[in-house]
Amino acid sequence: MEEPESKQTKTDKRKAILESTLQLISERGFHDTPMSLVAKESGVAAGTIYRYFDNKEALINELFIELKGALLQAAVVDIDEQDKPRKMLEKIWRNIFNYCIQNLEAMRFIEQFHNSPFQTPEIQTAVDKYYEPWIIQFETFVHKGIFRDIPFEMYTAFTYDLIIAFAKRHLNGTLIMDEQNMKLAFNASWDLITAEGNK
Amino acid sequence: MEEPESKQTKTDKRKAILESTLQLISERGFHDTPMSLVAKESGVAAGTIYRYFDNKEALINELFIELKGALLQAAVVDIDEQDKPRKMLEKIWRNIFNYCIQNLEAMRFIEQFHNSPFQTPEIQTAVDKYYEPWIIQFETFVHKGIFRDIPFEMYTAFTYDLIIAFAKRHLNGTLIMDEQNMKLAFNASWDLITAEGNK
Amino acid sequence: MEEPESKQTKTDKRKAILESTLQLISERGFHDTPMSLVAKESGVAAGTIYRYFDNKEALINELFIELKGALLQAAVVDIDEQDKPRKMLEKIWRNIFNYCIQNLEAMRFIEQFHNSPFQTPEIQTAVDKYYEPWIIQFETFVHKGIFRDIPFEMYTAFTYDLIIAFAKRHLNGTLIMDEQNMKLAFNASWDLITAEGNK
Amino acid sequence: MEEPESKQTKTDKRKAILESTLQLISERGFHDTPMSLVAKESGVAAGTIYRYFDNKEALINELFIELKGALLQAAVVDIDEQDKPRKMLEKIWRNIFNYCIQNLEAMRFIEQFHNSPFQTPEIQTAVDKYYEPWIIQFETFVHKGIFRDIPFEMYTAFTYDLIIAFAKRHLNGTLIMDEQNMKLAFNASWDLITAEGNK
DNA sequence: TATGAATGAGCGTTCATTCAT
DNA sequence: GATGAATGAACGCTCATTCAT
Repeated sequence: MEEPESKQTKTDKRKAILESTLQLISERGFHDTPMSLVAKESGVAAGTIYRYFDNKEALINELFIELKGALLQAAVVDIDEQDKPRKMLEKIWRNIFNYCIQNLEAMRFIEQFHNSPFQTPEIQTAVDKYYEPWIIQFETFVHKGIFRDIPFEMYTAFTYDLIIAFAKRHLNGTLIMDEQNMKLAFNASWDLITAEGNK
Repeated sequence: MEEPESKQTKTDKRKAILESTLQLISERGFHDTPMSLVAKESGVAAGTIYRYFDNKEALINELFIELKGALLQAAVVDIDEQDKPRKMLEKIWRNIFNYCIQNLEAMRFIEQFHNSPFQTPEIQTAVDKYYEPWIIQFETFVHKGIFRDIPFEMYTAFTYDLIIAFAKRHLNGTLIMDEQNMKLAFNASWDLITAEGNK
Repeated sequence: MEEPESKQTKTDKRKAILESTLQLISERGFHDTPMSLVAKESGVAAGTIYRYFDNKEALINELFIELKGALLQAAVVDIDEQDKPRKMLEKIWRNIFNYCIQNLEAMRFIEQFHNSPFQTPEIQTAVDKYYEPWIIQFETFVHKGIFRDIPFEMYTAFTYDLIIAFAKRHLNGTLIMDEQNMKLAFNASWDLITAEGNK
Repeated sequence: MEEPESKQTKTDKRKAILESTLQLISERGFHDTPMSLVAKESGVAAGTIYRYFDNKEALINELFIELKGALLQAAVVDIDEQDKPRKMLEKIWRNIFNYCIQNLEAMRFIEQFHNSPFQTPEIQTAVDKYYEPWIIQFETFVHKGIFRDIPFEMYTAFTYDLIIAFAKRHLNGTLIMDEQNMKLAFNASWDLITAEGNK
């Protein structure tokens, strides 16, 4: 009944641009990904990109923020808050891992971005927003004595950074993450943040 | 006692170029670091760079290989093979960590490179060479029952990747690595690779 | 009656680039004709040239092929196939000669190109196409006993090469091609390829 | 017994430079023949070239003048002034032709130079010197009624330019100059400048 | 809105030439 | 004389961005 043609179109183009940018940058890097190529791959004119994004930097930044958000959202898919903490965390752990290997372009882009001097305070702020519920959750668990009382950033190092480390190895073939290794890797995270058994 | 001036000069220029490249790229990224700026910062003419490096890509690759080598060499400084494994590993752990925070430009460059599509099989091969003694050492420890029998790549995830994760947090100020946190972080690595107490 | 403006513009720019290239190269040589100068003289931006030509070499090659085609087309203007062979050939002879002295830039460019190592098999093939009707015509005349039975390449030496030789001399002022000399020169070609009177 | 070491060396280097320049330019063109390559091929340092030649242009100009002189000198090798005009001219004709096909690099260079805007009045003057004896000889023959009374430049078109035309065709394989074709070609020149039998 | 031709600053690189040794 | 490292202007070319349509 509605006639959101133009809106639809607009959204579609924006999406197409972001997708092409993701694919191109993840494969070729920030350098070596000209806007003209983005235009070509997304099936829009070069000038059209500038209707949706102020400039190349803004395009990359927005893409990063969207991807980071998607990753963190994927992390909590199918989480049952009633589950036991260990089961819940394992689900999250596997969600992130699986998202990475199923969206390797996204992971590559995120990591490339993360390790580039693109980072600005504004972006950091935007990304920090995504982490707020995580922090709350984390603090609750600490409070309940389930997690060790360590800084949140240490927690992310023991979880997120390790997951990424394993995902990268799995993707470049240097470490096959079969079920056994998955368990081993998750246990590592779990042990580190719960410190079962060690002081 | 006289000076091999010409050789000295040659070496100096090469070194100056590499140092400027490191500083510029770590601060501005591969993109946004024109050769003209490298020339200016290293105090040589634009054309001079090309006497020492085939092209920009070669310059970056050579820099990466040198830095990666320096990092791994720094890791084993002042290691006493007679020490107990835990002490030895802690020394290595701290060596790498300290190298990172004292050479943050090098760390940034290495990480930027690592997460870029620059990587080629040739470079991988060159870097793998550096790891050979590490692999041997690791396997010896596994043999002696000191380290768990896990893949080498899992071992590097539990050590190198975690160290880098902590160094990054320390440098961007989100996690201050005081002595307490250092101990905590190293213990994490140690526990993971030795699995004292758990299965 | 309206204007196909965009197409017109496109054509105009391409033409302007080709014309400037012709003028500049004929006066300054392949070396000493930077693309920036071509851009300036044709009134387009440097980058615009590359919308029409892949690179400098392609620009020069395309220009050569166009000019060679124009020369050979000019050769047969106002030819009446009913005319006697001698009259027809004389018309062609004068057409080429006149084209050369009226388009000295084209002639200079063609000769410069011809004597450079630019030549590639592809270009040769393209140019050979132009000559096909000439070969047929030539063979017909040989068949009819009007032309001597000599190789086609000998025929072109006796005609084309001699015409160029005279045009060059005329243009640099060492030999004024007045009507008398024109007749003399044409007779030379005619005699050589018909061999009237001599064995 | 003399000890002209330095002089000898000097001469040798100059010669080596000229020879490399000839070879390189004939194969690669004026463009695409950097001085550094000339230096490398002649086995001297880049700076050394500038002891013998003011700059690149001077090197090319001097080379042209030497080569043109060598060609015209080769033309009169083994000429017997007592011979009949026809025999004498045929010898000259074949001398030039043979020189071209035995020194195709020289011919290519000369032709490349000739058709480039390198030509300057100074060079023209230098080359004209070489032609003086030819002009005198030509005029003598005209006077004696052996040659037609045509301008000297027409004579060179009928001889030199035709010889070059045939040499080029022979070298690029489009016209094999066997003895029959040689005779045919020389007869052409001879007929044109003597006009035996016609008009 | 969308286009894509056009722009031109700026890139990576070359190369004729210089000059300290 | 001879060297060749060093220079830096200038090259061919790219590409982020604009704007007339």
